[in-house]
Amino acid sequence: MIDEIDTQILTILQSNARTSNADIARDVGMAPSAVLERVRKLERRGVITGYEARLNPEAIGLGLTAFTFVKTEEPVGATDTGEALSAIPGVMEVHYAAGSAAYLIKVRVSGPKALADLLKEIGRLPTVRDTNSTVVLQTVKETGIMPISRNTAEEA
Amino acid sequence: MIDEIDTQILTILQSNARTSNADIARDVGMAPSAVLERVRKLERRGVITGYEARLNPEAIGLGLTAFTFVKTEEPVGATDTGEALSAIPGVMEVHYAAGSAAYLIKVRVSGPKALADLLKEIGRLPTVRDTNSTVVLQTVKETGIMPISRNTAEEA
DNA sequence: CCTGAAATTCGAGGCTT
DNA sequence: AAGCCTCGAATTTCAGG
Repeated sequence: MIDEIDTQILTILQSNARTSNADIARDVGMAPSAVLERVRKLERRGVITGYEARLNPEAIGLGLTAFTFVKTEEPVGATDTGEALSAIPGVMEVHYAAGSAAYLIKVRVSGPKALADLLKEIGRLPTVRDTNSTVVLQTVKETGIMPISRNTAEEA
Repeated sequence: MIDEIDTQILTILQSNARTSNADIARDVGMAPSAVLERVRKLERRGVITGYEARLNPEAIGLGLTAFTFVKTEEPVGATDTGEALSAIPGVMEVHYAAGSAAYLIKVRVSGPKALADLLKEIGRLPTVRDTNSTVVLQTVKETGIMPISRNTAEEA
């Protein structure tokens, strides 16, 4: 169960994972150690799965983002292709999609040349039939911060 | 410029944004304060754009992920539709896509009913012509952690 | 969930290049 | 000037109540 205070803590940590316990404690009206205890519990329960520093992709030479549908001919339930795609550097997300028996992947690369190389690499996977890419021209919003609505959350 | 030590620091902070400076210092062979100084500089230069706690979407009642192409009929260069989409709760990413004058958005909702509601809301935007959604059945990989290759990085 | 002690943070100031 | 180090007060975090 996620109560009102957990919700506040999660909201704060989503927008700044390095917020001090003292600051959180002030906002929620508790002692810092109690906040820490709740955070640890949320981690153990798998509600918080990690803390990531978010980087500016362009600053590290990854100026091109693309989404690619990868159509496969593997038996349903097989995950080999998904694992193989996940292992390729620059592949940020791999989702198995309803509908067209395909994976939808999000990739970040340095530019068009690198994207071509990556697509060629994917095309060499034995189970891959073809790919269909959408190149991103401009990213308006990109966040991992999720809206938290208390009532929809898990039961014990 | 991002040197070898910055690369190490960024790699560590990407996989765990709450790693203590003392721990990082041990790994890179420097004093904690020097690590802190480098981190602050990376923040000021915009290489590190933030720190996010990553949550398990299912734990907060967001069990359904989908990607939706939103076809618009707004003039090129306009960003109104993108802003409107960004403001909708559950919309995590909004990218303007090459090719079909469309936005590609990533959404998280509680289930099919919520997705239908969200698509209806999008359909009501005056500039939106139609939408085309791909529902995610299974997510194999989902990370914001980017591979860092020193040589491709920015110059001064 | 709160008190108290050990570890850590992060500023100021000094040293080396 | 730039970068790293040492030191010390404030904070984090762990143990115990």
